[in-house]
Amino acid sequence: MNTIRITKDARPDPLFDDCPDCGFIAWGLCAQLTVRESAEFGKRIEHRRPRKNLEHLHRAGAVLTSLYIIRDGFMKSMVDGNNGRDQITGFLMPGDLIGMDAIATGRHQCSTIALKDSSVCGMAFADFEQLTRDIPALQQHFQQTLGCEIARDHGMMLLLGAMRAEERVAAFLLNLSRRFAARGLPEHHFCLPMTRQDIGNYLGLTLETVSRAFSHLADQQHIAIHGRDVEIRNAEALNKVVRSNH
Amino acid sequence: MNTIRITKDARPDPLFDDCPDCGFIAWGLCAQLTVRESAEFGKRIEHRRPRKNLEHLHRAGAVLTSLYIIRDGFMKSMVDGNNGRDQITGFLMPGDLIGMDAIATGRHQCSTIALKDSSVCGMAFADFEQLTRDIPALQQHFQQTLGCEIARDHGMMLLLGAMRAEERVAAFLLNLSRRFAARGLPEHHFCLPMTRQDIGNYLGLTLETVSRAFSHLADQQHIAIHGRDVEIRNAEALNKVVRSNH
DNA sequence: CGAGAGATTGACCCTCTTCAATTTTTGTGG
DNA sequence: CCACAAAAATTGAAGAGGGTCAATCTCTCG
Repeated sequence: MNTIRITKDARPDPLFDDCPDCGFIAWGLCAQLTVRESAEFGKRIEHRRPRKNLEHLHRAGAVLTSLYIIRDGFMKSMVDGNNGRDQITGFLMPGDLIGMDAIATGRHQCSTIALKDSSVCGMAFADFEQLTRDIPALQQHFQQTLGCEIARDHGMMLLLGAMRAEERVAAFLLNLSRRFAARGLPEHHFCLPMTRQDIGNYLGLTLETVSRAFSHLADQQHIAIHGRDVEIRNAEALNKVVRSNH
Repeated sequence: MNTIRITKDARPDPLFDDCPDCGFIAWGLCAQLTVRESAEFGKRIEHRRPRKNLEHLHRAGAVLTSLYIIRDGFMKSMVDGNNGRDQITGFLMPGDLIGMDAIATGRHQCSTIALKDSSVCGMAFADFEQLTRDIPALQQHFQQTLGCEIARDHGMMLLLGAMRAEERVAAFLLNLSRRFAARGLPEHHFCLPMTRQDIGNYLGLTLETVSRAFSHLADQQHIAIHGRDVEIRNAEALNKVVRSNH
């Protein structure tokens, strides 16, 4: 789930002078590097690569050249079901590491696309690999990040395999909310950066079903929605929707 | 997908004298270790731990103590949806690494249960971690294995999110077939070690739907099924079922 | 050989999809 | 800044895919 807390207060590190809110530096800090290691790591980061809305960060099948962490913005990753069918595998927000789908083969399994104008920081994968070999703490943190992705995917399999439409939508909103909270952003009132179509694709539903689920949750006063603005009015009730069968 | 080819011919390594078909040794060989490293790795393996049918290898929530690789038998891993609902996240066969769900937190997210009498080889996670720090090739191979799991999970999300019942069942059979083939086992005629209920849970379907899908695929002569014996009569046709929408 | 779990098949029903019409929002150029 | 077109979202009605319930059959395995 790659939840990395980035708050302005908790960032006395001079490394951030270069690029405030840099997710890569924050990620490195999580790895508990020494000052020396941290400097070595920081040197290799390529900061502030901007991406326009709808621009590809990478395409499925492409060789893995760099790992990225979103600095600002929002993206989606999708696998291609080689018959026009595709499946969004995740929505990515600031602090999330991008590129783990390519570790297995060296080629990306997913395409990753910006859902609005965004910026990312990156590191050449060759550099990254060398650093993980040289710095055990970094290696361990990277393995942990991969492990988090595996755990997240298993949760997603539970959602897709065992939940009803409204439960999926409620779980989706709560998940977004928690991730916003972990970044110090408002957790009860936020803007959905993706279309209903995207949400539906991600949750294994049609866009109409997503829309109806939103409307129904709003009828029950659990949320309020106006277009892409969401307010979570009763998180506990949403939790109940997720947990109680039918 | 952890496909590790283990054939009797391709195993001149004296390491195997101790435990023929040991998946851990095979996994270590894939990592391209030096003779010295390989010996160090081999020393830490705990061979041939038997598991009775339905016995837990580990339970969700338990602390990660060892990683395991199935030597012989078949298992299933399942996450618990804390309201009686659960979701099988994978079926595991000889050569598959078990325990990656716990890398993130140090505690297992899944329970893993033997589907028939099985045996596994294991390694204490503390030993394993130390070895990955000392042996870069092992570290890289482990990261690759984690990456494979992520790629597999994304494929599963595509299946659960975008495929119809019969497509899922066809994809399931083809996947099993390929994995058997990768192990040098018959790929067109094998036995399903799990119940229809398990298959349905894994694929996000009911057991009745799985049964009907099998019957329908058999009607079309794509497969033959008698209970748990499956014969794949026309793999190409099955592929078409998976790929062509509806 | 018998009991109980597992599998198959049928009938009905419900959730979600599909199709369609309308409204709202977004984005672009005059 | 407004106007217009295009995209996105909402809502309704009808239909289908798959779930649910139930009866029967078939395998294990003790």
